[in-house]
Amino acid sequence: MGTTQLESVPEPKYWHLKTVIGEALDSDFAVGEILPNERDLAARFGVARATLRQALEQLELEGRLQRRRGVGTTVAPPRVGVDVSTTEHAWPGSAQDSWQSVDCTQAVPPVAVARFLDTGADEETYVVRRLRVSHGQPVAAELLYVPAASVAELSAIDTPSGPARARAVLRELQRRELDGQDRAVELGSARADDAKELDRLPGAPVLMVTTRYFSAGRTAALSVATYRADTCRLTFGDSGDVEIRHHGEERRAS
Amino acid sequence: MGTTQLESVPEPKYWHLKTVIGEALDSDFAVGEILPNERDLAARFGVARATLRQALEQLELEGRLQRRRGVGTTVAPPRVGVDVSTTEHAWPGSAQDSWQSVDCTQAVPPVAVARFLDTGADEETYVVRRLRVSHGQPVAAELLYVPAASVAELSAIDTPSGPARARAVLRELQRRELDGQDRAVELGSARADDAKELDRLPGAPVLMVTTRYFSAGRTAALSVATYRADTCRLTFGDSGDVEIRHHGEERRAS
DNA sequence: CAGTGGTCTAGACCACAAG
DNA sequence: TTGTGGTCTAGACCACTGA
Repeated sequence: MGTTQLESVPEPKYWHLKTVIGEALDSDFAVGEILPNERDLAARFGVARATLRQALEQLELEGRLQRRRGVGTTVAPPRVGVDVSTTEHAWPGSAQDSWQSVDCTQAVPPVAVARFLDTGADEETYVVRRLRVSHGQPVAAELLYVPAASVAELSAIDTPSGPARARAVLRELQRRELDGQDRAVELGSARADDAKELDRLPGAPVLMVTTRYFSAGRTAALSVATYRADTCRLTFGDSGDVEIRHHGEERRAS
Repeated sequence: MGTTQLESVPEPKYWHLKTVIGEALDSDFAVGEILPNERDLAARFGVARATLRQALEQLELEGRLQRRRGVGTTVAPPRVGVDVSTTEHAWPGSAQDSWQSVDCTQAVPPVAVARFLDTGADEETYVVRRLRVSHGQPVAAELLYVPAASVAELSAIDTPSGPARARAVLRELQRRELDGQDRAVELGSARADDAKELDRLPGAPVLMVTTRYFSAGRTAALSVATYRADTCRLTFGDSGDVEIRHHGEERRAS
């Protein structure tokens, strides 16, 4: 026989599927439109449902699809740019920073957190819970760890619990001098409580932004914020308002 | 009957598995150690292999495991901090920025890229291919789009092809005044060629860092860099050298 | 070669949302 | 109640690595 072997390294079916569906999204579907259900799609492409789902998962990871149990799969809007620039040198909670305080408790932080704060291993800190909303949708959930030493003037007795207490802690923090901050971004999966706040399933991919706030030679606070990776694009600088269209050009309803 | 229903909302098996294995990693395994193979693990936990794999995928996403076909599953080292701070206001390729130029071609960029460059839709640009290595491992692959107008003095005739040409383009770029830059981070999946450079499978999760370089009121260059999401933690500021241990404390060999 | 992870199938049942 | 996506099973074969 001839040795004309065109595809010696066949690409996986789900990878090819992802490409085909991705192109179809660009040409045949409008944002918000509902796709056929997974069983139909699998039958249409002649693959098992699990294989079809592998392709959809990739597209969801890239922010092109949105899947909701009991509802269906829809075409996702472009990712929203969320400004996380560190240039402004401000404490959390300053000047309407688009976060809303939800709660405030006292607890001993995880060891990974305690390592950054100059506290003892079993020392309690304030834990402020905040939520960030953008365009009406929750995009991030944050845990802000504040050692008692950073808000020494705060009296636990006269501050009520809940959001008011959170605001009191932030207000006290803002009275200090902010020497600098420090930011890191990495991929993670949503903890159960974060997932609930973000209207996602536990384990959903998130971008974890860790920020250290320095004051008087110490780490005065540490923020761990989890952003929805499917809907968010983190921006550093002034590009937050620029429209980015990643996949193809125009779209039309079918 | 009594209404004592302890677990009305049972968590998924793979989620529970992930927790159990994650704790075992902290207590019973050392970095680099090889786990039992998937079939053994699945049997040991009494679940199907697919379910076990779902748990391992999550742990790999969080950077705690590394899986290699034909080899096995190993405990991953802590993520390496990679500095991507934008404060230094420098062109790409300046002052040993830990990137190495691989190649340089000319091609019409994707529409999503062309939109940022002030070029025509079908206009060719230089496309510089670079690779970033850290601790001996490739951590990022970059495509740098440079419109011909940004390196006007460059003559295509007297520049050789390959890495030398890439360096020539960068050198020419650095002669211009850099007005500012602009950075965004989002989740993506690795294209086939990027995956190959990063020693990953196509579709692997990556952190996509898009940088715009401004000069003379225009976008003089646009960089799209894909960082391995499993092994990298992007840092903005001076925290790149700080050890971050996210999961548990000490570890011991078993 | 044997052993590993990667892909794929054809089912089943469950949790959830909406009519 | 119906239909959706989410979970799970018990197999099979393939691609790759290293001895």
